[in-house]
Amino acid sequence: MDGTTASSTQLLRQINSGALLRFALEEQVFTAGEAMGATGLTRATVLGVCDGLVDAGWLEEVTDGGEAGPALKGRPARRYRLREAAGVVVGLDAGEGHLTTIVADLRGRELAKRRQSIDSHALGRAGRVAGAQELIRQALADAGCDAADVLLTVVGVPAPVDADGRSPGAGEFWQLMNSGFDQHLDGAVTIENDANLAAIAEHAQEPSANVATLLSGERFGAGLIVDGRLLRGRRGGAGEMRFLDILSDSKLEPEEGTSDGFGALARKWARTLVRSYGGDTSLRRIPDEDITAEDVFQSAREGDPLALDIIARLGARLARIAVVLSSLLDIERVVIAGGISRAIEPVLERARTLLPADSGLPLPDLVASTFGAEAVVHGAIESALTQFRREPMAFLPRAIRR
Amino acid sequence: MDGTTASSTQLLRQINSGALLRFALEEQVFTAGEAMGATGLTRATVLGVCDGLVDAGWLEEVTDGGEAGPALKGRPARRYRLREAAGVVVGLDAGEGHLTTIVADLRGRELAKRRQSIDSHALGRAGRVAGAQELIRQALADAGCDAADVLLTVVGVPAPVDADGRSPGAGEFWQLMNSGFDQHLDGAVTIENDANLAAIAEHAQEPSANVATLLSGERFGAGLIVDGRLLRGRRGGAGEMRFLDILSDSKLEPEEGTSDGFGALARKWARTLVRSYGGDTSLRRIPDEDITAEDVFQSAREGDPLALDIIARLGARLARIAVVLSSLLDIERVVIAGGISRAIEPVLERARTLLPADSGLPLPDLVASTFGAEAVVHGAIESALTQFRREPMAFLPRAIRR
DNA sequence: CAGGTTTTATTTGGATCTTATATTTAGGTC
DNA sequence: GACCTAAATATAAGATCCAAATAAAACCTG
Repeated sequence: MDGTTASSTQLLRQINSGALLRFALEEQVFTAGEAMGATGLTRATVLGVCDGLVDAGWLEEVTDGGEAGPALKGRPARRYRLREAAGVVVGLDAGEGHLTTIVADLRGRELAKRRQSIDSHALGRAGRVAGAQELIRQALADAGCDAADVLLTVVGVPAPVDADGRSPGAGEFWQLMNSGFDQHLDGAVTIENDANLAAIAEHAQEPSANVATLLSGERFGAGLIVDGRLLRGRRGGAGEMRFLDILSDSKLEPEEGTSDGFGALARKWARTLVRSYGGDTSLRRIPDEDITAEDVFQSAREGDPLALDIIARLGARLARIAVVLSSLLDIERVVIAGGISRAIEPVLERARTLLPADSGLPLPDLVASTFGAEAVVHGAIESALTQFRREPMAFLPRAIRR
Repeated sequence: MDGTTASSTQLLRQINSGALLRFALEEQVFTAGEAMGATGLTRATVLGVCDGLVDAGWLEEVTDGGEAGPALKGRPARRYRLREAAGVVVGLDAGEGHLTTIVADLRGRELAKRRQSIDSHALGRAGRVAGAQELIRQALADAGCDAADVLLTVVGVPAPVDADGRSPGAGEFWQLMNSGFDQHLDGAVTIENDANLAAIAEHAQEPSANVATLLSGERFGAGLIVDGRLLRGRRGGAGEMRFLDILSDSKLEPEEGTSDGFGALARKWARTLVRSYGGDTSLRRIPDEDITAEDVFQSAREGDPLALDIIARLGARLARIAVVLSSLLDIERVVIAGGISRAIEPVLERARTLLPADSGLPLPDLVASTFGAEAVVHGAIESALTQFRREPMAFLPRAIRR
């Protein structure tokens, strides 16, 4: 049962154990009979597999008479349930300016959450890793467990990430963000692009085989799910949006600022336009260099014409993105995620009016994420759970404490 | 061994049989010892599985002493090989103006090929199906086999195709092209978009996990392979290129002619521009309505300025496509397929000069397909082989003739 | 040509696992 | 308490795989 070189005879047991464990993840308590229905195996086999899973530490038998079902006749069934102490998963959003971590049990229930601001550029790679280690340690303590309980950790970083967890060597920034967490966190560690994790979170909440999730606060990144699968690209570059400015200006050279998210754009445009704008605008009361995206959205809510103009520009930009994604990838739904998602509704409304209604083909829904700033870390948890569910037997449960 | 409801104990045998059969597909003849190395099973097990496969009709034992290897000592090994008579696969390119079919053995060797022009609009759906049936019948006869030998048939149609083989109901044209072949062809039938099949063909010839294949003669379609997998989209719409004209004109309404391929564009642009063009051009010697794409490419080879201008426009269009695909999907290679691929090199050269050299990120290679007009039908064969290789035991070999 | 060597096929026994059938068990019901 | 029920157990049988021993078929050697 060492997992690495399972002889061919043990393969079947592995498969059956995995199927049963997946079933256990969906049920609170279950009997052999229920598992028979779910797995198609015989009672004898199910009980044998359950015994093995109890021995391994994945399941525990429920002994307290407790609440047996309503109409129970016959010999009472043995009941099993997932052993809560088998382990937990950890999700970490390792952003540029903050760290957020969630510890969750194997069913995805949140056990603890911690958030902390950081200055990545002052800390450097090692400092980011150390900060994450400490934050996770605290969250694990909050949840009443420790590092040995962690079966796997998923980390989201604001950089393209290839299938091996590495970022392209070109960008200094990317190397700083993808700080080498995999060597220093607990359990199996997976590094993933933050927008991709946000996409996974949205996909889990509202399953739809073709969704694009735009993580669009300060920087711009998109997580693309097509045919139910996340797109990555060889260097992890799938979901980059550089083409936007390239195409619209009818030239092929990328521009500066092309990776700015809606938040950054709102701020920059406001600071630039507030000078040349002819009419009256409440934004002028704020010193140029202090205008934030939030100011713009707030002014727009109050009907300020310049702010509304900026909203309209953002809406046009979003509409262009939506049309390209819908046309090229048959995307059905575009989700705006990240902290900005709470204020983005006016931009969505504007964009919807710009989508061509008569093109014959269905248009994508434009919606705001309900996760707020926590989309990435929730996606990390979801990604961890998905990995675990796919191959639960690839992990080892925390040994039974005596 | 009926395959449908294999009891759990038989699952392992299924798996091992499949692995062994896959191995047999790659070897001409093989011994148990070789199969042991490939599958990791014991000699006794391998021989047992081989016996089963011989009984089922997948393998046959090689008995003629023949050419045993060079230095052979010891007891001669029993040798097996794939039973050629077990079956064939059929690929069909069901285009708008022609049908092309290839019959291939399970190793992918071409046994017969037939091509025929058709008038789809005169024939209608039923006529297209009947034409395909007859053409395949002839090709099967050429190959010395009949309908009962066909394990599966893959059909490429110029329409979006969803995972169930259906095309969106909106377009009359699409319904005509996707003519309902699945009910009337032999073996298991898969319907697929033609550009997707071309992409599969290119992917098989030059494996690269991220390729876009543009099937770009009369109509425009792209097959996208990202992370080694074909993108489809819920309605099969992945790979549509409507966004091109939408974006470049800074408006969101699609235009007429936006689905034209390079061939159609060359012809249309030539017919329009030949009138307004100021200079001298050899295209003017041809009556407007008779100019073909081939005339344009021919004139360009002779240095005609108008033709060269059209080539440059096509090159710019291709460069824009390449930049978008590279940026959004991390595509590494863009292949131009279809009949036009033989003449497309000047356009590729032009496009390469337009790609931004200093964008920091790698740029996609632009290459012409080597399949010419047969990319789709070769992709159909390749797709059939891939399906077969994935789950060979899901098919039944043609019974042994007595 | 007898015997040795080498390589493989075949046989045999043991272990594991699934299935099917029969038996036992723990409760409820009349 | 007799009876019923549904589930757990026990038992037997079949299938599969592996490991080791045995047998066979070719070649090589002297």
